[in-house]
Amino acid sequence: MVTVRDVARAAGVSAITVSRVVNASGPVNAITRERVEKAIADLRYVPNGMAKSLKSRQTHTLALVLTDITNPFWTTVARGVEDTAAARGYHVIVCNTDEDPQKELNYINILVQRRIDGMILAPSSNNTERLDLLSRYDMPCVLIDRHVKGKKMDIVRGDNAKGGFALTRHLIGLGHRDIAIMSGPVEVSTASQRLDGYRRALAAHDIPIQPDYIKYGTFKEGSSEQIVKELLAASPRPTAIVAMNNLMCIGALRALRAEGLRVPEDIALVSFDDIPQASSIYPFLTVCVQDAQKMGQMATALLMERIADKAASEPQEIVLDTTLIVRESCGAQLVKNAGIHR
Amino acid sequence: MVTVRDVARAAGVSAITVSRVVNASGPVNAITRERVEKAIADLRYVPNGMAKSLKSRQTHTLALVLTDITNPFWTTVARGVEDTAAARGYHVIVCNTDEDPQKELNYINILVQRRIDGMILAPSSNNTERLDLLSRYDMPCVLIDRHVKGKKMDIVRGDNAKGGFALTRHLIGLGHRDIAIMSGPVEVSTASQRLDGYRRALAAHDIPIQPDYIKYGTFKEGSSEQIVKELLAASPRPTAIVAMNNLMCIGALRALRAEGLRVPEDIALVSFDDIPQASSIYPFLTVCVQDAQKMGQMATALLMERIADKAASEPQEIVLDTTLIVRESCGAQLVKNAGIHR
DNA sequence: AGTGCAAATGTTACCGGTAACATGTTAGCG
DNA sequence: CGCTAACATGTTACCGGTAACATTTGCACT
Repeated sequence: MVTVRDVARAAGVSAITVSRVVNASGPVNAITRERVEKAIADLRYVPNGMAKSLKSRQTHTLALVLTDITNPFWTTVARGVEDTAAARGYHVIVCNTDEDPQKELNYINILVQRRIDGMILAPSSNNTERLDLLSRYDMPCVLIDRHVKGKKMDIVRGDNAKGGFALTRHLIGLGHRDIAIMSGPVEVSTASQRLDGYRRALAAHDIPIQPDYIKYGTFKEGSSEQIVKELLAASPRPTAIVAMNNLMCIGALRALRAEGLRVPEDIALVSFDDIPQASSIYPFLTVCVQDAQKMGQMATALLMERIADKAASEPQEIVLDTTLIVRESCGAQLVKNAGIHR
Repeated sequence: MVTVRDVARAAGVSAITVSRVVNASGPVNAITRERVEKAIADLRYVPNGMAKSLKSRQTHTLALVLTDITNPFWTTVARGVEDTAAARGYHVIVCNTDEDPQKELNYINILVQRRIDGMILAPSSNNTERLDLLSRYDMPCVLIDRHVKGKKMDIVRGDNAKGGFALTRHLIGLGHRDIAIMSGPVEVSTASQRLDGYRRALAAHDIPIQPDYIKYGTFKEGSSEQIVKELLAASPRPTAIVAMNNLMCIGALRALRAEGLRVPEDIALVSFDDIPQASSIYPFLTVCVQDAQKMGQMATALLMERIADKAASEPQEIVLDTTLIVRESCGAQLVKNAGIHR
C-alpha cells in the first residue's frame, strides 16, 4: 500500500511535506501543494490510521460494552452513542457481554490492548477488580445504567428508584395490595434501586412487604417462567406483578398465558422499558420508560469530556428522569369501567 | 505507558526476549521466562495493539456497515456477526448509514484509513464507485442482504424472489386478486427481487399487474402513511397489501387503523421479516422471515475465508432460504371460518 | 580435539506518520 | 546593503513491537 514516502518521491518532495499537505499542519507553497495533491490522487494514497494512532497516542475509538444487544433498550442506547461519537469523529466498538463477567473482563483486556480512547460500560457485576484495572491504565470510563458499589466513577443512569416507586404506586392506586416483583440479579444496581422504589411505595401505603413476593431472575425472557410459577403458588396469590425489564415482562406475559391467566383481567402486569416496535402496533403494556437514546448521548458526551479532561474534575452522576406510560396491562381500563378492581 | 523495552530493562534482557515470552514466538530459557514474567506483572505491561498492527499489517477488526441499527433484523444480523467474529479473535465496528450513500462513503473512507481487515456491507445504492474503491485498496468485502448491479462480489442474502412469491401466492390462495405492494427503493436489490417474486406469483395465476398497486417507499416506518393513502385511493381498492419489510409493515398497520380499516377483516397485510419481541407477545403479523443471525454468521465466515484467501477463488453467492409464518394479519383464520374471503 | 547443531539471546532495522529541530530562501525595512 | 522575520522545505528520530539476521554457549558425536 502507498505510503507518504511513495507520494513524496512521486512529487519530488520530502515525506513531511506530504504530511503537511494532508493535514494542513504547516505552510506549503501553492505550487508544491498542487504537485503533492496530484501525486496523492495518482497513487490513491490513503493515510494509515494505525501509524498515526501509534504516534499520536489516540485511536479515536470508543467502546460500548453492554449486556444484551438483542434488547431494544440497549440497541437504542447504542444508537445514541454511535451518533454522538460519529459527530465528533469517533468510532464505536460494540461489545456484548451477555451479563457474563468473564466475557466482560476479556473484552476489557482486549480494549486496553487496543488503546481505545475511552469506554462506556454497563458492568455485569459488582466486582471492582476490572474497574481498578481501567483506572490503573488511565482509561476514561463512564458507567451506564448501572453503578458499582464503593467505586466513585462517572455514571449516567435512569431514576430507577423513582420508576419502581411510580409503577408500584400506580398499581396500589388501582386497588392492588398483593403486588409481586420479578427482580433482576441482586448485585446489579438497576435491580436493587428499582426494588427499593417498590419497597418504599408499599411502605408509604402501609402495605407489609411479603418476602414471597420478591423473586430474583436474570434480565432475560427465559427466567420468567419459573418465577411466575413460584409467584402463582404464593398465598395469597398476587394480583399484580412488576417486571424489572422489558424482556422479563414478555416472558412473564407468555408464562401467565400458558397458565391460563388473562392479563389484566386475572392479573395485572407492568414493567420497565418499552419495546417500541411492539407497542407501536399493540399498545398493551403499562411501562416505566427511560430515554435510552438520550442516555447513550449523555454518556458519550460525558466520556468525551473525561477524555479531554482526564483526571481533572470529580466524577459525575447524571440521573435521567423516567416516565410512566399507562396502557392496558395494568388494568386501568377495567377499573375505569367497573369501579374498584377486585 | 509501559513498553517492551521497559520490561526488558527491568528483567535485564533485550526487548525481543520479552516479545518472545509474551507471544511464545521463540525459545526462552525457563529461568529467563520467569524473570520476564515477573517484570511484566510488576510493571503491569500490556502490549500495544496498534504497534503490533502496524508491523503485522492486520488489525483483527471487521466492520459491519448496515442501514438501520434500530431495525431488529439488523440487530440480529449484528449479533450473528459479533459472535462469529469474537470467536475468532476479531472485533466489529458497527456503522450505521441510515440508507444515506454519502454517510456510507464517509464510513468506507475512514475504515480504509483504519486498515480494518474486512468489511460486511449492506450497500445503500447501486453506485459501484465506492466498491471499486474497496477493491482498489484490496479490502475484502462481503455484501449482505443486497447485491449491486454489474459487480461480481461475495454476497450472502435471503431468497427474496421466493419470499415475494410465497407471500403473494399465499394471499392469492386466500382468494385475493387485488394485491398491492409497498416496495422499498427501486435501486435496492432486496426490493426489486421481492417485487419480482410478487410479479411472478400474479403472472402464475393469470392476474394482470396493476401499476397502481406498486408503490415505492423507504424501508422505514415513516414512508408508509403516504403510500397507504395512495393505495386506498386506487380503484378497485386492493384487498391485500404486501409490505416489503417489518418497519414499513408497522407503519402500514398504523396508517390503516388511522383510516378506520381493520386488519385483516377489511384489508389483509403481510410482510417480510419479523419483529421477534412483538410477535412473541402478539402473534399477529403473517410474515416471510429470514434467519438474520445465520445471515450474519455466514457473512462473517465467508469474509474470514476471503481475508485468509484474498483474491483467490471466485466470488460466492450464498442464498439463504426464507420461511412463511402464517398468523392473523393475512386473514387466514377468517377464511377458515367463513369460506372464501370476499 | 574438532565439527556440527540446536538452544538462547541479542542487534539492527523497519512498519508509516510526524514532532522537533535545522536549513535555505525571500521579502521588508532602516 | 545588511539584517531580521516569516516562509518553505528537509533531516532525524521516535511511537512500540518484531522479523531477519548475528552471536554465543553447550553438548553430542566422530
